[in-house]
Amino acid sequence: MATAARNAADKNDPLPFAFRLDLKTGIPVYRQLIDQALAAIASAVLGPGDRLPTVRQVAVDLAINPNTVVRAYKELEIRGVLTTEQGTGTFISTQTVPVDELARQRRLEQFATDVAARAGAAGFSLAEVAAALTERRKPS
Amino acid sequence: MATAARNAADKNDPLPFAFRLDLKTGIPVYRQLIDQALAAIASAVLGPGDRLPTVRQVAVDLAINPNTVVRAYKELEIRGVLTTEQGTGTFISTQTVPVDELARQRRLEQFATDVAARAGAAGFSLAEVAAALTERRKPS
DNA sequence: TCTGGTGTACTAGTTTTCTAGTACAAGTCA
DNA sequence: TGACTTGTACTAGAAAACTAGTACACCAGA
Repeated sequence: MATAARNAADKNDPLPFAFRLDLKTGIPVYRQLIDQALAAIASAVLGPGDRLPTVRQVAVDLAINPNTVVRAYKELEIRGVLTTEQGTGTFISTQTVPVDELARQRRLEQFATDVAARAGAAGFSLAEVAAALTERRKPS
Repeated sequence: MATAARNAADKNDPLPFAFRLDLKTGIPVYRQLIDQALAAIASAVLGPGDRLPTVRQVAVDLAINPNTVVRAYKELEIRGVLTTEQGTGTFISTQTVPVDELARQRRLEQFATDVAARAGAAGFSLAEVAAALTERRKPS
């Protein structure tokens, strides 16, 4: 599995995925990386066992500090989305978790799409709904 | 209107509304004030023309700096929920906006309740849904 | 008019979040 | 085995967010 993944990630093959930054949005860099990785997984651009660009590669490509990349990868690893191997690299998790996570992400997207449509029909912005949902959690 | 509201807020009458702080949640103070004011309006504890505690009063009661109170009131004023009059005080807006805002807040609560139920049935936390909705906004 | 109470404005300090610098540890490959 | 590449760990600095200190401007009432 992991070996096959590494073969697929041979240095002669261009990586099918690359991060990009949009500094205009004011969204923290590490969060953009997380979001993009999740989006790539949800859209099947990245699959189980696929290799992500190395911490240093991303840092060089985006002109950011490696530790910022580490932060994103680490959070995704905590979520079980990625597995990182020191000395080797970072890979999309091949455990049952990410497959479930994939399907779950897709369902969540669907759900959000449904909510967005309903919100639009009811005259609420997504930010309002998100805030209302967030405020529901506070009393707990 | 405003005069009647001020009469109602005579110094001899205890104010029907007071802010409280919960420092354990880590939620910024000014945000707690905003949330509580909105909740009081939504639950009709506060109505159009009602007077809010003064900036200094709240600051003294909660042992915080007046400017933190100002920050909350200012945001609510920008939203059209409150009107502040220098030298006079701060009042729930009597324009058509707040009445609509009241009804709208209630509908938003209902909507959030509905979404929460659906989310629970679909196996998503409210935080996840809120985040998914928030992420839908970013590309725009 | 004067006094006291009100919000406003500005600067400054503190805390939290985000990012960077860099050395260390682990893995791979010739 | 040694060189190179990889992630990890730690400290430090920068930026953003939050809060405070305080003076000023305006209003209300005697």
